[in-house]
Amino acid sequence: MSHALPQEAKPAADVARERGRGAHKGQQTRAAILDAALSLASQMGIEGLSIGALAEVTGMSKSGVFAHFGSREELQISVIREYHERFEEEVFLPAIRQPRGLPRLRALFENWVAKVATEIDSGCIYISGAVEFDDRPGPVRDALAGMVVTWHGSLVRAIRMAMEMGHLRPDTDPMQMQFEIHGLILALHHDARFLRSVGAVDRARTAFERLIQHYTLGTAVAPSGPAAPSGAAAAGGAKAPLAPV
Amino acid sequence: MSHALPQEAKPAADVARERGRGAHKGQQTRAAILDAALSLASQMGIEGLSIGALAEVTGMSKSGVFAHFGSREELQISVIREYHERFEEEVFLPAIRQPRGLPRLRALFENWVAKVATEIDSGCIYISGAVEFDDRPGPVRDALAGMVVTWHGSLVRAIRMAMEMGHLRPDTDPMQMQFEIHGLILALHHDARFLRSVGAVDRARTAFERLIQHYTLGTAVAPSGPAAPSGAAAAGGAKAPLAPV
DNA sequence: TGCAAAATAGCACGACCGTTCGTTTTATTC
DNA sequence: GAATAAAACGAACGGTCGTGCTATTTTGCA
Repeated sequence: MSHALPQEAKPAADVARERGRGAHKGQQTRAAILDAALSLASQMGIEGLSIGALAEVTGMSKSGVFAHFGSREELQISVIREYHERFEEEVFLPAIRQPRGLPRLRALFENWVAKVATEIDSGCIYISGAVEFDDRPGPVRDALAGMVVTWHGSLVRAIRMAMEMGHLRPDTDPMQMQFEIHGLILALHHDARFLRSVGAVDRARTAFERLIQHYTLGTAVAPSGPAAPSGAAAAGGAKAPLAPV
Repeated sequence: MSHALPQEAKPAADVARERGRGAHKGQQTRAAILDAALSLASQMGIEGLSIGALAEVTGMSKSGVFAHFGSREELQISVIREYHERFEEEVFLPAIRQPRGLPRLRALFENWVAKVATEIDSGCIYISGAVEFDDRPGPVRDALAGMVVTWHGSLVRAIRMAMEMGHLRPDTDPMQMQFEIHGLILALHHDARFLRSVGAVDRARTAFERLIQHYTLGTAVAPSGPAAPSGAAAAGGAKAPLAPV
């Protein structure tokens, strides 16, 4: 269920063409609405989605738009699903064609950065949605959280793979590494989009290289002795960075 | 014609006590409203602030609340200013009492983490506001951005100080380091608040230590820099500040 | 204690929201 | 072609929103 969810085709085979030419009229306009909704949600947030505005953009009536989703909430969830699909296509799938290990992990990060960088005028729904719904339980939050968790899981899996192939230090904590990578993306999004800082992309890439360097070479102290706090403990009171998995 | 203000000369010198006991009634309730507004904005976002809800919480009428600010926008800006003051009091001021250099930088980070961690049920307005207003120009965005930039500037200054005192590698890029620290906070906020992940605080601290380690010890790359990080970089932490350069 | 001024309440307006419902237009099938 | 189903429309409802008025109460000071 990680990628490319294949829904079993139960009616005639023409269900496959969900979107685009040849689809029944309804699906077409639904796709068009969803497309407009996606760019609207990117700018105004998922909570900022309004059926009225959507109707105006698509040139149809409010009730016409409404009928395609049945409720505003369903519209929001549909938008999230749509974003998830596009995210997979732009970030995940191209990277998975890279050889396992570090190359694939690098590709994942680079595609991610590229998406955030191109989205500089539209915004990442994962990120904005996380802020909008961190205190708002319900189906929308659940859908969003599920997809974010799925994506994070893919990242962690790529990190584990890189470890198994010997591309990363064996004492790497995959969740920890994922946390730090995610932080870079969030900082990039913040600086590039909110502060309109120009150097953010470079900074994210630089930090990522530094991060990779650490998780491959290890720190400058004790070569690789597992749980050898001798030198590493110099870094203050906190526990040694070598975490038992 | 915007709002009727007393344009008389300032009354007695009691203008100084802006808030709290002894202040004129207006300032008191204004402070109370602001307090409620802050917690409301933390949960619903700055855009989610509504005068009606605020009136209900404070037990007064909509127009009564409204009169204190003159417009919703002014209310939002006031809330941001209030948050900024509290942020300074909780994060910045306690840290500035630490000795310059690494101890102070560590305190800044630790206080920041602590604030985000305690805010787990209310949310950081800097972070949520950045997402809400990254595509919404106007006075509110400007106010918010100004304060975020101010805070980032303080961080960068602390990093520079640590460099000057020899606590950090002389080739440290302060803005780069600030970018990475900020990323840790953002990831912490995301995981703790949206995903309700329990280990996020530890992960942020771990990553910070790793970061400090890098910027003190240096990595395995050929340094070629004249400054010798070897001995000075014992980086003992808060208790043993190094000799000033 | 009295009185001006400040603070708050009450009410109404217009705008936008999501949603419902009955009707009309458009597309598909026989 | 007619018959039928899907799609889109248009008007309306109940609701909340911010805001502008005018009254009324409360406060602080002479």
